[in-house]
Amino acid sequence: MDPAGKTYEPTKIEKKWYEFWMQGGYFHPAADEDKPAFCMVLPPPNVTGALHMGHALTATIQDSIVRWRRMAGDKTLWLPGTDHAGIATQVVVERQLRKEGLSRHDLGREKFLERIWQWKDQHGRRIGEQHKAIGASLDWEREAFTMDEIRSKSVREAFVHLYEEGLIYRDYRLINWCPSPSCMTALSDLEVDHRSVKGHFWHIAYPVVDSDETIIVATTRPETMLGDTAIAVHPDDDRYRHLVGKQVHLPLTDRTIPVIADDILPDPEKGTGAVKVTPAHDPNDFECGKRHDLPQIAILDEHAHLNDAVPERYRGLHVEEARKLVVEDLHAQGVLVRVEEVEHEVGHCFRCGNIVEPTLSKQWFIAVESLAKPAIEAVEQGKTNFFPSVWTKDYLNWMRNLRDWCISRQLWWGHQIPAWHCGACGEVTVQREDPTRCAHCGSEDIHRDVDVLDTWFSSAMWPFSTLGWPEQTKDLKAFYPNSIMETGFDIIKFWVARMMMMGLHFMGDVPFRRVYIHRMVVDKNGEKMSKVKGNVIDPVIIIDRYGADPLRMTLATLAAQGRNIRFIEEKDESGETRYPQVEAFRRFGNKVWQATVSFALPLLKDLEGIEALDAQIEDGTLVGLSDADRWILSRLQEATAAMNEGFDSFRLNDAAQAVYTFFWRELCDWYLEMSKPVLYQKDESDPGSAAALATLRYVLDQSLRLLHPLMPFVTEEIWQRIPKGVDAPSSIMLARFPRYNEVLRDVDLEERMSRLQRVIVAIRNVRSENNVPPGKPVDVVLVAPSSEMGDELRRSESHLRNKNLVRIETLLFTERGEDRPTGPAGVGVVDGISVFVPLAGAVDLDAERKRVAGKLAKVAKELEQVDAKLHNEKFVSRAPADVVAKERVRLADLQDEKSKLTDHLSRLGG
RNA sequence: GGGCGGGUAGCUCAGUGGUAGAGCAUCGGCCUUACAAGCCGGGUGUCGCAGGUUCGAGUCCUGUUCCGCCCA
Repeated sequence: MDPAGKTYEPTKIEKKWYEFWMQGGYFHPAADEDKPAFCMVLPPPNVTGALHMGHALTATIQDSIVRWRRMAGDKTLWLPGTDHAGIATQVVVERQLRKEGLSRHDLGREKFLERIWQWKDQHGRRIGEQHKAIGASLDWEREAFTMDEIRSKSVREAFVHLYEEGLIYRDYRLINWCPSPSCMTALSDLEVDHRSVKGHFWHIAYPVVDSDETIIVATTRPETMLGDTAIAVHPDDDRYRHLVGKQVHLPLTDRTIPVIADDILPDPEKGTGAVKVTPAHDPNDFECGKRHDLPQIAILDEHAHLNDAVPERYRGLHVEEARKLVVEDLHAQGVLVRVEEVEHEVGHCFRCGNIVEPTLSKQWFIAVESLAKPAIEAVEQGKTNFFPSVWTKDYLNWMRNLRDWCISRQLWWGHQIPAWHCGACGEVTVQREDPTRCAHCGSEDIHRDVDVLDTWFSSAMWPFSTLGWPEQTKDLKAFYPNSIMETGFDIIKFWVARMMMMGLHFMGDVPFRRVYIHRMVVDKNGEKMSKVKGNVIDPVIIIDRYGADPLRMTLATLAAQGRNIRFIEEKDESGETRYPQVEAFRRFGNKVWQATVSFALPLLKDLEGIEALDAQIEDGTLVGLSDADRWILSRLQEATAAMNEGFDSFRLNDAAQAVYTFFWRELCDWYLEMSKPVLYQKDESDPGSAAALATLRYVLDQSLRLLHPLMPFVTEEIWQRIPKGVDAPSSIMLARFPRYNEVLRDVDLEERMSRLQRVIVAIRNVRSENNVPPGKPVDVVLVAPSSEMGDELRRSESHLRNKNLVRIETLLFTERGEDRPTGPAGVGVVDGISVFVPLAGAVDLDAERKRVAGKLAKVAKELEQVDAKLHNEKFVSRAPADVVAKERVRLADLQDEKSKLTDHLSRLGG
């Protein structure tokens, strides 16, 4: 770093501190410490992925809250980990293999898994490094992976347990099948993305057997007619009542199918009111088929090619090709009566984007009903609360309409299902230890189920598997339930809901007390960031350029409870990419740096007896405090309260705003400038000087602590440099987070100081509007409306004479209106105080008249409104007394200001 | 089709029935020895639209429009 410490260079100071924190073991709480526990587990990212802006937001929010709790004195655990991400990871490695001209089948399961582990070991560290760059205070000693030994044991235990309870079963039913070569697996309902696509409604006439009539049905998937096993009409539909029970010819085949009456599937209001029923390829048809005991004719193989159940002409065709041919043939036969263009929703695989085929298949399921019930009740009863609460409804709505969860995947990468099928008796053996023989018939002819579990099965246990479950570890006792689950809304169903079910089932208590749902990071057009769109912003690029601290502040500021965060990337004239939102906070970092390192440090370096001084400040006994000192200490209390409140209520934007405004707008803009004379004087015998130095040190120390959860690096760097008491901890992250101190709050003083500041601003305003050069002193006459107010102003004389605040030549305090300057002057009014700035010769009369007239117009308009309000009988009688009283005061103030401005204006010749 | 969120300054966003705010941008003035990544000062609004409730609505209610998301 620049030894002079002149500029703030985040990239130079950030690196070393993370290492320092790790060395100190500050992220690693002991489970048996006697303190309140605070625990959050990091929603595990995909192990071989890279962090994007959404992760950066997650890390920022979580780390800020965690650092806050840690400083507040909790036994704080933030537990990192990664997810093996079954499909995603397997697909990536298979793609690698393909480049070598190999498939996973060429390698075989064992070798293939070796390759994936290699891949994981190579790429699995990236996320950790990114988290470190962001400053995430994660306990790496407790890092978990969904497929490590402990977590594998958790998964095995959970599976066997649920199986023994009859909550896991294997059945032949309609599931979502992704036929793309990269997936070829079943998916849960959640893993299907419904996207709107342009397609057609083909209206097909099915001839009724032994009749001239036809029944017309419409479909977006005409090829599935080859698997039709009925036509359904509504029982109350008069158009078709006479046909129920009859048979129709299924075009293109030699089959006939019945017309059935079903009161759920067909909607008489829609289309023709008659629908084709394909139980093996549509979830609604499947249900209908079960109601009527219809045959299920599966017509697709696992690659989505038509199988032998269809007429020879169509066999082997891919579903898309089959559709074309079927449409052609229907047309040729004259049964295609109409084609309509429509937009309709089609299920796509959430990983590969291929069209998902609802397919009959034998898979493992979890019966969710009994698991969902307590998870619903827990939220209804407020055992777990969502923030913002709007997500409660989403959660409940989804939980109340759950279908059984298909948990088997036809992949190799994952937890292989611990079930052994017997070749002799056909029974299944499921147990905690690998069996050598069938538990039913004793045969040794058993083979393990080849499928693996849905990745989300292991994520569902994350809040307790990370703590060592099923072992009853100290961690589990200390940190379950977790305090908070913090994540994005897109993950409520994948994680939160399932964690609730598993947590309640296995631990008998909710997995976390509060669920904070943050916003989604989108680009400047409000679009979701995705690799496909190419609008992804890598947080590390921002960190390399601006530092992690400014990025964190940016994200925290935008993290309020809304829906999206627009992260702006733009190009300036020179074509350089800029991130204006982040730049604002880099400037803030510099401000903090300058105020402390460059300005305050040299003044504070000889300060002694800090512990005693701090103690005296905190209990209000320090002698020699000036109004300015007491004012900044009072303002610090409000900032402190706002930050604690902001963190506690997940309003990080409020917290960030509070510390930003306090530090820059109050501490730097006013306090430092007010204190410069006494600070520069450095007279050790002057209690005022000593008190100012002590206050400065104290306030900076406290401010850095307030800021630390949001900007950990720069605050640590600076905090290490400022003089501290001998009992100070080794890192700011161990320092006590400030608490609101009533003793230091002085609301009256704040009001007086605010008045003084507004008087000063009024003077500056007149100067600026009249183009008085900043260096040139002016004369000022302050006419107070009362002797009290006059005395108040006189007591502030030193500030009015402080050239850092405003340059004044001669200053006259008076309560007598006739003392006002006779010549041309700029004017302002503050709380009844008339502020005159005589500007002999220099005053631009026209400009000043215009300015005062403008002000007067504004005041007059406001006065009119207030007056009207107070003349409104209903307002006076119905509004709360304090509101009316406030308006009365305001009326008087405005009247006073109006008369003064009118008077001034007339003296200006206006 | 059902549900949800949003529309506030040029931009990104706060806003808790009682005087509409911040940052950025912009305009004017300053190389005032912590900071030009800065300082001082200024302007900036049919709070999407139309009704309603209320003494009083950006805020609550109804309708409507546009944008986005989720579910079927």
